[in-house]
Amino acid sequence: MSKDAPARDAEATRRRLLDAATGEFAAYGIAGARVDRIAAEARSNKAQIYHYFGSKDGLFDAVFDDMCRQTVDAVPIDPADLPEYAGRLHDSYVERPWVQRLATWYRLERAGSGAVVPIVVESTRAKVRAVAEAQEQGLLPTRFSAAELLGLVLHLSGFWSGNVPEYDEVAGPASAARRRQVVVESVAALLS
Amino acid sequence: MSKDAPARDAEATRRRLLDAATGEFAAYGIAGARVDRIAAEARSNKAQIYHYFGSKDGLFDAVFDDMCRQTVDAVPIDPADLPEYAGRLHDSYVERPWVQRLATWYRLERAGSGAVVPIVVESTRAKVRAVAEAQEQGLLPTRFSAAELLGLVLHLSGFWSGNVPEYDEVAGPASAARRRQVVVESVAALLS
DNA sequence: CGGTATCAACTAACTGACCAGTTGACATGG
DNA sequence: CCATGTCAACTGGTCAGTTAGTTGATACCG
Repeated sequence: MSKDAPARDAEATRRRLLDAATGEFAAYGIAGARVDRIAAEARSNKAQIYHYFGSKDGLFDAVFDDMCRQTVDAVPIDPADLPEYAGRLHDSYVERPWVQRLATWYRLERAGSGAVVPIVVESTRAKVRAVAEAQEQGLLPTRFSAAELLGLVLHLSGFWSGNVPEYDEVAGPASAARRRQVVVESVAALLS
Repeated sequence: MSKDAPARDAEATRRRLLDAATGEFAAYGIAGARVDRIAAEARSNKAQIYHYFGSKDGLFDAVFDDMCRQTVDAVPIDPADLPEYAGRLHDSYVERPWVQRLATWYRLERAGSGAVVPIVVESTRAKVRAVAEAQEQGLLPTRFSAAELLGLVLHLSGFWSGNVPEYDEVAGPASAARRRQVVVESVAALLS
């Protein structure tokens, strides 16, 4: 049993810190996150954070990279059925709402740093290639370039995650099924 | 000449503070913005900020409200030509990039406060009405509700303002004209 | 096997910088 | 001379990052 739950388990502590930090950064962003809250939430201690991750920024990088790894392959692309692909992406955003928030904080607070996450670049490149091949086979229209088409699909998938409260106020509540349908149908319309 | 440039002009000072704060909040968000930087940039000082706006949050509210007033009527909706409307919205985002950033910070950092900006709600309501009327006249498809359609158009208008750096890296540079065309054509496709 | 040396994991308390917000004195125009 | 606009200096609290020390598991030795 010693392997299952050692009283002092570095890997488990690291994991708890990462999970707590994910919630904190998703909620408050980099500038708004509090290192003390993360340590408390993880039932650990600030010094551990600096031991494992070096700095607050280093912790965010680790959180973001971790999230990317979990996300990148979670929803494999299906170039032959982009509407359904968008629907599944939408589902994944509903299921894991912090993903979109982290990505948005990243874009706002890390813009211009020039640093990119290689795993995301690589996976995006692969998806563009897949779309380009489908275009060559006549499965997809060529009115948009492969990169443009992929970008539009990804953007539309996040339609319901990126609205200001004022819009929700006016639009009123929509059922989960209807929201998904809007995403699927709008992508389908793009491909006409 | 006393009216043109009085040595002590409360209104002008207020304006400088508002403009400086707009840049600061757009760049760093609410938590990241520094009141001292705003005061320095406005060639004023902190006490003025607290005199005119009460608090940092009050200053953000004033900035956001000010931006909304300037934006809401800047691009009037044309329900008979939504693609071109989206194109003009896109143009306005290119011209005034801080608008999208402020809106995003607002969404992330003020979510759940329940407070909404009345002027935005009202203008959105009017736009939904305009779209609904155009649908009744058969000018627009009814596959999406008026609110959904408006939401999709607004969302697509911001396509090029909301991408993570990794996407730009993969997609490579696109000309300003092409970017606009993608927005216009994607909205046109929605209406087919 | 019992004692102990060693090291990684862990912790509480501290520090120094920074920052939102305040104060009270001074300037200037009417 | 007073209303109002302006400002430098101050304050109290907060927060990222550090330090010095404790705990517990394991390896090593007599």
